[in-house]
Amino acid sequence: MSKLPEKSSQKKPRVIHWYRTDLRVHDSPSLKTAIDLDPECLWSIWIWDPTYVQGHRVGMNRLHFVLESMRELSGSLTSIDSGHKLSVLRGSPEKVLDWIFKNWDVTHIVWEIDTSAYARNRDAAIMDLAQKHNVTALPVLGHTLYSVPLLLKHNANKPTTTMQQWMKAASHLPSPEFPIPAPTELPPAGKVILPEGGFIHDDGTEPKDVNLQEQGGWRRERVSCFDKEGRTATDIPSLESVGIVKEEVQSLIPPGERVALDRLARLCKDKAWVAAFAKPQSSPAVVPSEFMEGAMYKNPSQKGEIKNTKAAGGSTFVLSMFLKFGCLSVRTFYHSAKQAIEDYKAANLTGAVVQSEPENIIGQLKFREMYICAEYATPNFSRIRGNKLCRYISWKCPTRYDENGVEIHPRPKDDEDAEKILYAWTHGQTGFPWIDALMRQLRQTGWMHHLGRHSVACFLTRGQGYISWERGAEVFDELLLDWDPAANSGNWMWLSCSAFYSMYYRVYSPVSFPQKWDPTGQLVRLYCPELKDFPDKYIYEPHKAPLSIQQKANCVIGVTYPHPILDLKTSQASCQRLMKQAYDANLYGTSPAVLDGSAQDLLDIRAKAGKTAADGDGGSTFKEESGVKSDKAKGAPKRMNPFERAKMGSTASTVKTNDPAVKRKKLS
DNA sequence: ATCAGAGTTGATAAT
DNA sequence: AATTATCAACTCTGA
Ligand SMILES: Cc1cc2nc3c(=O)[nH]c(=O)nc-3n(C[C@H](O)[C@H](O)[C@H](O)COP(=O)(O)OP(=O)(O)OC[C@H]3O[C@@H](n4cnc5c(N)ncnc54)[C@H](O)[C@@H]3O)c2cc1C
Repeated sequence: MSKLPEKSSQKKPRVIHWYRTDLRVHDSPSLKTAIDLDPECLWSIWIWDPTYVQGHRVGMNRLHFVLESMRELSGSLTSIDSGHKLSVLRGSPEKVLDWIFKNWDVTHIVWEIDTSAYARNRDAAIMDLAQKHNVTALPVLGHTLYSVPLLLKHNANKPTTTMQQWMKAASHLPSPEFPIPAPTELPPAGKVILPEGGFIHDDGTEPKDVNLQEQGGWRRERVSCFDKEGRTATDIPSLESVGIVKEEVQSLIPPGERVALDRLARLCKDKAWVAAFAKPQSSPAVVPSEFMEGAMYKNPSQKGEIKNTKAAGGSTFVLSMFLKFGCLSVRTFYHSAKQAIEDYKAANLTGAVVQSEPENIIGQLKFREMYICAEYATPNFSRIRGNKLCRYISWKCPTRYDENGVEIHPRPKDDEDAEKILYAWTHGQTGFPWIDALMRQLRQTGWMHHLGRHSVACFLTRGQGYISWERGAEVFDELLLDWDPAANSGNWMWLSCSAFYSMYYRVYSPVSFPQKWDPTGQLVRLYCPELKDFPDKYIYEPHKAPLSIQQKANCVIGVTYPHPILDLKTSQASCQRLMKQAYDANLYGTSPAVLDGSAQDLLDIRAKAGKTAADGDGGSTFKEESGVKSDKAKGAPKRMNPFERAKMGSTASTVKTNDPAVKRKKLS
């Protein structure tokens, strides 16, 4: 904000408000910043990047969600000032803004800060571009309650890996400000002009569309929104132009700011419920009734709220997708919930037990920020390789790299059994009804309860499948409405015991766990209708039902519904063994052996030797030399395992010490 | 230095 | 039925 560009110093500012993570008009600090500049004119733009639409696996549900949220926002702008709408410019941000800065006579560009890796790089480039064109760029806090870099300063700029750490750091910052209302008027709308033929050129650089059916996606034909006609339009792309057939959108969660605010208000009206909300007591088997009663465009097969006695608290808030696209301001969420809790406390009623952080809803919003901070401070957060927080574990179906450390696409297949498990998990065909119901719920609706995500993530990775969490995260990326790079990778590392959490011996059972929450198997009956006539007794293990019962239920296992893809007990035991070996090896994403690609071999050697530090009998050289625990037990000082030490060579001491992979191994 | 205790949310058997 | 102990066990914090 320092100096106004010379060319514009005489006149009022001409301001672009670039929407990205803030599809709303209520409590938008960036919109307020733009308006407060008292501009001569204001442009509201969204940049529709072919890379997102074609180069990234995005399910139909999320694409629909963002487009319809944009459409609603545009309408909201128009109803505040009839001259306004959201202009959607087709092209890459750099190309679009470069031309705009040259041709629109812009003085300022304002946006809401997005700290995720992709956005950070993009915005750094746009900052440079703006400076080059004498345009003032104003990034404004609004997607998080606390400034991420400021908070991290109070954590020695290290990733926040526990809630306590994060809270301690946050305690140094001012509490989140109160929300601001939507503007009642807007400055005059800026005139939108485009280059001849738009921003996209047929130079052969158009990304190939990974969402086409022939690429394993859902889209039947190539999108038309970047065609000759489409690319010169400035309206919100129609669903048809991105290949969406309205009637095929299965998600039950309607997009947009209005729905989000209504839902938040309705939930917060029940102050006792908000005050008593405790995440671990919310049910993974409950689907909120309003999302059950009508699909957006067709009559759903799903009807009726799932209720059972164990799930008295109901589900969670189901607002994550609105936070993700900024249809709902996190400050509004935070303060509404806080107010409800305060009001309930003040009323001094008996009945509901008031919950506290981090189990309560305020704690949930803080977890969101903990992951956002962790992502910001951790290069390669979405990968194992190069990720200093992430343990190296010898997962199946890992991301493969060439000798230059470049990811190989498409990923070379792993052994057939592992690929089968991954495929079955992805498509809800594992033969474990609880897992399959949840995965089908995800595919259909774009949302799954947190504990459901725990179940399926644990199953795929450390519990039974021993498949890389990166594969699971990819599937979530494609299918979740609320997909977020920080929350998704962070939670996957948590569940796979790769970071944040380490008690790998606590494993969710796809049988006992749902029995606790949904003894009558309602979620399964809803999402795996072929199983709907099984008796409760067999609903989570239909393969154990006698053939007569299977026949009576019109569902013979192996014919109508698959056999279990793996044996629970033996898979779990082998996972536990391998996890122990990986923990003993103590490699991280930034360990030299991981970077040079030799880590897998190291762990394979350990696995062959079949020994872990805790194993009793001798005969293994590894037992003597590798285990931290056994060293401790013998009272010996901690020692680096021989494999890692060999790889690190003499450079070990020069590696940055804030790398836990090194720090933990440092001789003390 | 050492050790108990906590950590967003496990399963199972025994009481 | 619902609570409690045990299982086998990781990592960090703080007394
Ligand atoms: C393997 C796995 C992957 C996940 N991937 C994502 C993801 O891509 N995007 C995403 O938003 N959440 C993700 N989560 C976190 C969590 O499951 C969802 O945020 C939550 O279920 C959303 O439902 P809700 O709005 O009803 O949550 P509520 O319990 O009502 O919480 C309110 C809000 O707090 C935030 N929040 C709550 N829990 C978490 C959490 N553990 N991590 C981060 N934010 C949280 C969300 O924004 C949520 O909307 C993932 C969890 C797991 C286990």
